[in-house]
Amino acid sequence: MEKERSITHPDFSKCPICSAISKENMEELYRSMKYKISGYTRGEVIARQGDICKHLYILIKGAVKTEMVTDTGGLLTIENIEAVRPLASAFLFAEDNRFPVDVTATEESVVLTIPKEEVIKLFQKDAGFLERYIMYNSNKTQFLSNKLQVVTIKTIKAKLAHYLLEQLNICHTVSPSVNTFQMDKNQTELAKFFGVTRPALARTLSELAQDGLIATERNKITVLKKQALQNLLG
Amino acid sequence: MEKERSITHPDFSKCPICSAISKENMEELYRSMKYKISGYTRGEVIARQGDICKHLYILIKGAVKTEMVTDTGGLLTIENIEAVRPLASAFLFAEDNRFPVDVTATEESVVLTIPKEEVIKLFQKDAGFLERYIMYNSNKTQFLSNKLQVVTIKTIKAKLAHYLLEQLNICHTVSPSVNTFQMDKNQTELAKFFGVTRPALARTLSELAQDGLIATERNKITVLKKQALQNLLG
DNA sequence: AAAACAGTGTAACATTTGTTACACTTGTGA
DNA sequence: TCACAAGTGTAACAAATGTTACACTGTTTT
Repeated sequence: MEKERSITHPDFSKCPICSAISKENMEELYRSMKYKISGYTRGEVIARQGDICKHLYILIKGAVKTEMVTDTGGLLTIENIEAVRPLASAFLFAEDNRFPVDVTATEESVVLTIPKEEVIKLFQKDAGFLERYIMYNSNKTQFLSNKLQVVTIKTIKAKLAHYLLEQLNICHTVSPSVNTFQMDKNQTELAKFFGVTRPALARTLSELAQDGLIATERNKITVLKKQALQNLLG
Repeated sequence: MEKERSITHPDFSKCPICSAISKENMEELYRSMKYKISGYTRGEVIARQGDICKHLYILIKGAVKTEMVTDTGGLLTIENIEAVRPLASAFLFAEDNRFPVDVTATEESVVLTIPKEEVIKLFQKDAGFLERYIMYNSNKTQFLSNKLQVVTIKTIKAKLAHYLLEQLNICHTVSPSVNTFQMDKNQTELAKFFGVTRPALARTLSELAQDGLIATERNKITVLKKQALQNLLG
């Protein structure tokens, strides 16, 4: 009984775009809107690369992965998404509204689908939902722009300098005089984030330390010459 | 007189998001909405990095560049934008709604600004405008995702393979049996597009030719072993 | 305490790419 | 026709990064 109820009326409070929908509109949605709720088992395919995207997909339970099939049949995992999140918010309204990826459930999952026309109706009824929807896509654009910039940085040294200065800024917002901070990733993770190998990253770190720009102690870092780090960027 | 008129009633038909606004709503806009039209001379700054973005900016005449100021004072050009295009469509509604770049006029330019509240009102009045706005951002997200994927490709050989297969696909939509096509960029441009040096690109091209995967003749290319090219991707 | 394990520091060597330089072709304008 | 510029092909060398391997530390498991 409890499970039944949680599926018909899922918890949207954690969803970045649905949490804004007013109570009345939510009731209205369940009463009069065309929508569908589907369950998927682990490994089941939710959407295929190339499929036309005519619905807004909202993952309300479980987790999925998105993969791209290369021409040779090789698989490339793009993203892992956990509930509660929209699955195709940027494709529904794009000119080329086809899925660029396969979407596969990695756990027992539940997906709510709403037809495009109904989403547009909901936009007109609920300004909060509309604003959140636009905000979500805008945030994504910003995130991608930023990521693209970071990826574009050529050398490991410059990537590291960029990252360290960013971390330093964050820790300065707490206390501007402290130049020592804990890294939020370990070396292995950071190397993967940069798209480089772990030994190469460790080497670059020790080079920076040798040159006296920073001091390292496990994954605690002290910035000694901020100016010199900044010079590495340009 | 003609110029005066063209400034008060600019031509929005080329604007990807404004072209959808209905005639009535456009009249309404000019009658009752708060909006501002500003002219800028070459070199003048339209918006500064860090400025809060409270308006929708639409470049209705001229051209601008967007640049990022690094901490050291170095400049990094991000994008060149020509009229008619929105300038900050993704920042207006993002959580962090500050300009990440300086926007500077590169020609005599004219910019229309509409306050955020008025844009929301217009969304509610004009579903076509709303849809175009969302579509524009969605397209941008797709473009960036794609770009990110391409940039993430590591070796020049794989980049080239990806590019050549893409070009081959385009030319196959015209005539599926032809495997020869003209490159849409010269080597120097392509090298810049990949973010590599020209000699490195030329070397890779001649390696592919030596291995018999392609045949080159000036900037005309014949794909000989499509399968082998595809193997270079994964 | 011993063993297993994850994270780290480091080194030798291979591969890829950048740097620089120069020769060759082609088209263009003086 | 000649000089010049732009695009291209190529080579030698330098720099950056990947690959692989191993030792060391601290933590967790047994």
